Amino acid sequence: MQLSNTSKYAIRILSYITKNEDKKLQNAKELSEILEIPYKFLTKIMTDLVKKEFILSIRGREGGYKLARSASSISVLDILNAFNELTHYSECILGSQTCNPQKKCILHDQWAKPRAMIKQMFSETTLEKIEGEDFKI
Amino acid sequence: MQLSNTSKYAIRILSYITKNEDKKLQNAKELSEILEIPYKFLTKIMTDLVKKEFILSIRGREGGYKLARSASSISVLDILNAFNELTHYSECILGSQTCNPQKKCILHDQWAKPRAMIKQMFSETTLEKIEGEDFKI
DNA sequence: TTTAATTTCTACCTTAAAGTAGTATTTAAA
DNA sequence: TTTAAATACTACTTTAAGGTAGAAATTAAA
Repeated sequence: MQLSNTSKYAIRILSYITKNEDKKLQNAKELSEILEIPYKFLTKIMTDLVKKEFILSIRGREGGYKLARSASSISVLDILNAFNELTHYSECILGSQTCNPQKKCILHDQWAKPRAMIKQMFSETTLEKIEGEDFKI
Repeated sequence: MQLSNTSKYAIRILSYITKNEDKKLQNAKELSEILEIPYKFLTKIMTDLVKKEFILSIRGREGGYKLARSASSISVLDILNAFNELTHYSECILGSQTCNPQKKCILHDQWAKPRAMIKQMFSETTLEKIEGEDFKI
């Protein structure tokens, strides 16, 4: 009942880049040190974020990363979706793919409300919203 | 963002046993077939459930399993706790152990309400409550 | 008392996520 | 034009969860 490390890192990376967008490009070495994410793992995630068009990368000397689109257009839901972590919120918590109103899993009804609440929270929480808040790295 | 298979199986096993408590003992072979849980994996979980005192086992021929205590005294929260899956609900969703009101993680405030709701749901949902409901195996 | 049906124990195998290593590629500065 | 600083690619290792195998221990029935 946790997000994958990859998703958690992705959220933290994008939040940090949003918060420091006015500054120059961010590079992998600094991001890795500041966010305490293993360098090689971070660069792997960065190329994913580039492919999924959250991030623009500029290669070569003086290169780095910046947001590919506006912070208001990227929600946590979008990020989780990109890393295939969202199926879980459409599914029941007991994870039976075949779970439906006719054949309910044990926690079907109990899970409905929390699930909806989580999904809404994820979709309402954009990078822009996060930017305005006070959070640690 | 899912429960572990072990926890999910444990919940389903205990629910099934509760629902069929009036009948004779349940044995591993039948449980495995009915609940579609690999036999060897199920027996491993059963010995855990015995050690954690949710289940009484009777060994030898004609042996099997039954609840060790009343269905009303066992909540989903208790089960998850026994399999160490509950730390996640005390923690933040970004999983920083050091996350606290002074040093909030990015989703600290957003996660507070859903987390509380989930925890309450788990603690209110006892095997007895489940028993009264109509669910598939 | 033997046998068959059961749980339990110990050890192993498989898989996916997490993380690491090395090298190739790109590009601006020197 | 060379070099250094950066991203990107390919392939590997590690770890923990999930799952499997075989045999030991227990006990009631035959």
